[in-house]
Amino acid sequence: MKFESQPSYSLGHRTPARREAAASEIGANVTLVSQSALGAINRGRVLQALYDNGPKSRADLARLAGVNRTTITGIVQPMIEEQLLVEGDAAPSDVKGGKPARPLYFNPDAPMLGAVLLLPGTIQACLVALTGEIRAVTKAEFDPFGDRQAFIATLTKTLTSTLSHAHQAPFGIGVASGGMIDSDNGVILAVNLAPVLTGLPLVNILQEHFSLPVVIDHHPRALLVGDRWFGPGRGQQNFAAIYTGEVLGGAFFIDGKVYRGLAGSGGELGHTVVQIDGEICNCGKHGCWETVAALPWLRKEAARLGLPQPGSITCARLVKEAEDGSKAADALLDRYTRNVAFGIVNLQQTLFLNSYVLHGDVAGGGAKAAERVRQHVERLVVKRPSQEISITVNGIGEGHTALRGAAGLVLSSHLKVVI
Amino acid sequence: MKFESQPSYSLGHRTPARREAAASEIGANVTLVSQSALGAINRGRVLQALYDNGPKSRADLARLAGVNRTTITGIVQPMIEEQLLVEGDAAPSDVKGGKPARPLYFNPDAPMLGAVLLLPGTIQACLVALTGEIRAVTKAEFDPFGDRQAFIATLTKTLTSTLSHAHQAPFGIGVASGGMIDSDNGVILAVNLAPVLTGLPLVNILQEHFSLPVVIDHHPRALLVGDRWFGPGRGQQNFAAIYTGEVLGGAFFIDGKVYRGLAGSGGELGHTVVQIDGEICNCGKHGCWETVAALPWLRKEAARLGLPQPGSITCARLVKEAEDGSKAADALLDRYTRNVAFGIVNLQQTLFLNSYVLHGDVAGGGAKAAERVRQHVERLVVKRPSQEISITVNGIGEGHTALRGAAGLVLSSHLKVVI
DNA sequence: GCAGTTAGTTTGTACCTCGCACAAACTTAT
DNA sequence: ATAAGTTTGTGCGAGGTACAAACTAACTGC
Repeated sequence: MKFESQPSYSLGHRTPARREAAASEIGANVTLVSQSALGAINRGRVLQALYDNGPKSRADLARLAGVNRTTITGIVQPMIEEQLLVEGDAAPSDVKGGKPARPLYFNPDAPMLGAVLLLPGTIQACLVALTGEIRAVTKAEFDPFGDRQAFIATLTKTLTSTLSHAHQAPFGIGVASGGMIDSDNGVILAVNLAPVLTGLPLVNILQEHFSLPVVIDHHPRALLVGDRWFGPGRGQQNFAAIYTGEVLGGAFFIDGKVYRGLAGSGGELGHTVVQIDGEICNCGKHGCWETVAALPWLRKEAARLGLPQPGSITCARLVKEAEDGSKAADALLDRYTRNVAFGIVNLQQTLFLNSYVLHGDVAGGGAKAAERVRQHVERLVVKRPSQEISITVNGIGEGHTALRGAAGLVLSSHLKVVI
Repeated sequence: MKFESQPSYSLGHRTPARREAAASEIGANVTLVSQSALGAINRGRVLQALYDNGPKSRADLARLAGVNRTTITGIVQPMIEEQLLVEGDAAPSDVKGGKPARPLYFNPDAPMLGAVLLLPGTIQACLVALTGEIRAVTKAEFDPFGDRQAFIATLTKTLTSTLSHAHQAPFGIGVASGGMIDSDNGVILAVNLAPVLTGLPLVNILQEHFSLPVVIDHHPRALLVGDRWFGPGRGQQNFAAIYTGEVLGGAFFIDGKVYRGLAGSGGELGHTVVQIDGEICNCGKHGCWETVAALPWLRKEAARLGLPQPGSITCARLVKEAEDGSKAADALLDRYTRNVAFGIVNLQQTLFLNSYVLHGDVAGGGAKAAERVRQHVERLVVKRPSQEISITVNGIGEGHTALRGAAGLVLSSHLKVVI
């Protein structure tokens, strides 16, 4: 399946950044900002403001950004003509009177975004509208230890089926995957639990097959973007997404942008050391955070303490059993959330993001579990004056956040807010 | 002492950013970039390129930044007229011939920067030229537990003496201080070892006294800026400065800018946990990195192992004794550098900066100590393909790096590369 | 019906980068 | 010595962007 007609107005990404290429060829570490880049930046920021604040009138946007109303008109008008944005019904005017404002927001019928969530054994694909709406979810399974060609066939088939629901060519495809990802080169470096994915140049494969822009990033980063887009991180400039489950991971939103180290590294929190010479970890080192705050630890402890069905213990069950009066469950929940807290404490001492969104197993324990974690963090951190630490769970639901985040990856790679 | 004539060309900071103020008043989280801001940004980047690469011709700068030569001329000409930059002698032309290039660099006679280093009990002040040269160093002492007015008098007297060596009004004064600093509001929040400084609104005091722009930040951040300016971090886009000594701290240069959390927080690495329920720390928590990698730990272990003069043990001495054949010193050095490595490992797993500059006690151990730390880090980190970790010491010398960094703080607060 | 208020647009201006053309200065080949 | 080729640095006009002032549109309240 090939999409022919690329929308001429690809989300503020008008001209390919040939200057960047030229500059990077000679290894320049400095790039000046050109006028046209300035336009793209400001277009991106206006869209960002719309995501952060919901539908807003031109005048509101101007006030929000501290710029002239005419500037906003200039930025917004072409996007309305391209049918990326739409004017809503006139809002009732203020108490003081005046011409009623016409709120602007994303056109639900604008091209959508393709999203793929790749976890060991399962594929999920869907379309995401610019309004955040999720459509045409398709699921499939694959053998994590199987044949590479078979996997690629399954993936393209699933994605083709999903994309066929779109009326027009999507802006691009975003992929979120477990494991270690090189997002710069679009390659899956390694997934311990799904060797078939190891070394897969997925971006090239999908780009060729669908003739669409494709971006890939690792799972926690997709969760982060999903949180930022329509979740608890909405409008925030600094926060982290933390994933707990069979493994631990994290991703950071720093000063208004997603943190990505070289080749898309960063956030491999599972293997930070919290116990020098502690238990051995999957990675071969000792005392990683993952050895005391992931599900394998929880199962082992549940078994040791004689809790019922330790093999299928989760934070959610632990919260429930503790509420039902089990002292043992309560005690274990306390130790579990404390161990989870240590990783967050170390992150807090390092970056002081002050805001953390939990995903995965601990998030399954809901607000109760999050509050326990928060209390441990508060106790364990060196507080600065008037500093509030917020720890929340994303109520939207794991899969949807990751898929939306995968879609958001495409957006953020196009609205280069970074300069 | 009051300086009257502010240079009209304050390092690319032409107009006060009144828009930012307007936008922040209504709590906007989005700011559009204006034309004049763009000019300031690009001016800043050209200066940055000069710092990173040394004297360069207009044509070289244009190539480095990937822009037109005429653009560089437009940026650079006013700065030459303001005598901020000077044209050097014509360089011999290339093998292929052509008009010889005229390298540009900072005018040694341009206004300088005032710098202050404030550590418990001691004050150091100096002038720093835009070329990095340090002049008119003045030192003084103060009673860490003494009277606040007395301290302020000593500080202003010292600084006045230093500043009197300048021919013209400096661009501003940068202060680096130990302890916890609120750099947004210019207040020293707390210094455990010097209570007289606690709660001191130093920026206001100095600004009023000298009528100059004043910035303050904590010690590791000054080291970072010093490293970046003329040290091992020169030209780098991502690295961290790590300070070890009586306490531990760090600061990060991320994606080409100094990382500062809310109110100048961030980098309080000493109190990240590396040993859950480990030894108790000064901060009241258990198992902080500081409990196993700072000088108190080293002294305690040296005493326990019966090393000579454990009370004055340092990394430098340990390296020397190990070289002289002491097995005990060698073993302790290995444990010490390993413990130091754990903090760096955790930082590496979190941000993947790949490059670390050591300061303080471990830096006193020179390249040998750094190499030991590097080997431990290599062993303890989960490596990504083709990832090199560099750990260096700054050979320029502690005090000078911090002073130069303090001066650099003024520069970087004026060449707002951040958008 | 009119004053007051707010939203959005039109018009002209200022600023910035870019591409082109050109003079200046130097090397190499004849 | 002269000509050709190369590189540096500078005017000049074009194109794009944000801004300010002035205007129209639409609504409220008296």
